[in-house]
Amino acid sequence: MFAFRVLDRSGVPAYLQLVDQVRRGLLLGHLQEGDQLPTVRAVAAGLVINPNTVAKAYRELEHAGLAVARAGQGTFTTGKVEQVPAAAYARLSSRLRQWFSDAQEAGLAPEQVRAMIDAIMDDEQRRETA
Amino acid sequence: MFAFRVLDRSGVPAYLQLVDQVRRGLLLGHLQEGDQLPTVRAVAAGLVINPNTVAKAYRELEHAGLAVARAGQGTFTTGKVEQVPAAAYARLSSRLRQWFSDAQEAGLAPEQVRAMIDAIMDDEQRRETA
Amino acid sequence: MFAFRVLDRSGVPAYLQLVDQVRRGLLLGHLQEGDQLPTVRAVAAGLVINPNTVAKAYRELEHAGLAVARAGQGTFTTGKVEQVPAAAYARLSSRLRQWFSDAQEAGLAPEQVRAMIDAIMDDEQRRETA
Amino acid sequence: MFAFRVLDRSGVPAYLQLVDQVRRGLLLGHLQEGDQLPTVRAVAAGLVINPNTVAKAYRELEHAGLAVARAGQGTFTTGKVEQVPAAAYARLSSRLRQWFSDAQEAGLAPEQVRAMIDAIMDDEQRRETA
DNA sequence: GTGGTCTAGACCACC
DNA sequence: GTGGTCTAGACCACG
Repeated sequence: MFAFRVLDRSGVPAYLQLVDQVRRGLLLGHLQEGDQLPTVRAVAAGLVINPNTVAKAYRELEHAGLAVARAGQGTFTTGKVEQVPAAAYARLSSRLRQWFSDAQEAGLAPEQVRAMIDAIMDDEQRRETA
Repeated sequence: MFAFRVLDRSGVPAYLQLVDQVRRGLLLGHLQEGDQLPTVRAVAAGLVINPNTVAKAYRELEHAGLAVARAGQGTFTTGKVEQVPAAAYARLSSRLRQWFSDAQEAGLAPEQVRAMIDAIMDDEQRRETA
Repeated sequence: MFAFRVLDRSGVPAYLQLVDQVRRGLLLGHLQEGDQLPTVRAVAAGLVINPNTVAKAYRELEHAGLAVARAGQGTFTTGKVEQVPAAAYARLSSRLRQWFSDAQEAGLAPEQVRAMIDAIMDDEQRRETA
Repeated sequence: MFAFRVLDRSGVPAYLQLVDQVRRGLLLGHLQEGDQLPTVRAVAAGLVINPNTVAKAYRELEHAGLAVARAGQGTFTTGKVEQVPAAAYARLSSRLRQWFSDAQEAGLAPEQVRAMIDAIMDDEQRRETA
């Protein structure tokens, strides 16, 4: 099935984290069109959060056209997302993992790694906007 | 000086974004001990947000020991953060930028790039936790 | 300002009734772009329903692009709706009211009036679909 | 026979839509006392909904005294409803259809037509209540 | 004061 | 069993 996580630290609302994880799963091909998402109750129990929070995330996915809920049956993804081509994904993913392990070997703390990533993504985003 | 940004979409509270940006600046050496942060008013005007929000961010920074406010003078950083060594930073940064431009050349949308990064950071974090 | 109602009988969820009333207000020109909607708390107090229910309606309006919420300020409409031209509105509205009063004079109970309306709207909708 | 419809968008529970359609048929004389309703299975198959849902609607109709189920034979209406007199019905119905076609000619979208109807019915109901 | 998030728990509609 | 609606009430972010 599909495994969710919720990180309490980040300041990002839990329901948005769930939404992002599904969107990411679709973008990267880990989720395919028509796949069933875990039931609201299952996610709530697994992450020890309130079912309403999960339901809110699923509703948000419906609004975004990424999932449909069918009462009595469950919630299912719809593949309205352009997936990363598998070849590019494999290649880039492997290089990125390499980068991470190099950073770790260089003695960077996770916090420092994250800072570098964030800084560069910020730059990239500024470039797009400009 | 130091330039702040606030992204409305992300779900991260504005004041936390400001805090993170200062922390990141310190971690990466873009901010040095004793540097002056822009005034509350200047940030508020520049980002079109409420001065209270900026003030809250600066208060958090003080609380975290990353900055001190001197009445009538402004807010100044304190270097209580382990900076990434310049050499490692330069090397890793350049490789990461290379990775980004390759991803872009491979035709990945910004959204897809972000998804890959997030997915892999998620994995790394799981690894640490485990 | 703008006045909401909630009809308990209809079986339509309260939050959807609120959404429909705003949409209708925009369609008919009773609400203009940029008008402030009553605050969540005001609506909740006025209709004696839970603030969360009102918030849900307002969020739905945001998803539909019909309103935007600004924390600390309120919720405001956006005019992304094609309004009925005032002239046509006036003419048709008056004739329809005439029809209603004729139906009433003919001795039709409200329930019967509603049945006729529903039946004919059903027919129209079938015609569109076909 | 009698044809049911279910509109998924409206927010009205499917089983209530079925109940209302029978009630309306009786009010307008489209259904006469003793007429047989389509079998649960036929309705379920035709509308692609669960037979339980149809059964629930028929149960409600029995409860409201509008139909009776005869084991092994089917469900039949009972005429316990005050029908709209045929003359008034014909006259009002034709005028209302005229109004609809005028609205359409005036360029109103179905959504706008519905908005006008709803707004005026709302007003009427307020008047009754007042 | 505004809207937003989350919890806890009840009840309903649908399969 | 599934998802959906609503309530009550706490706490947070923003102006």
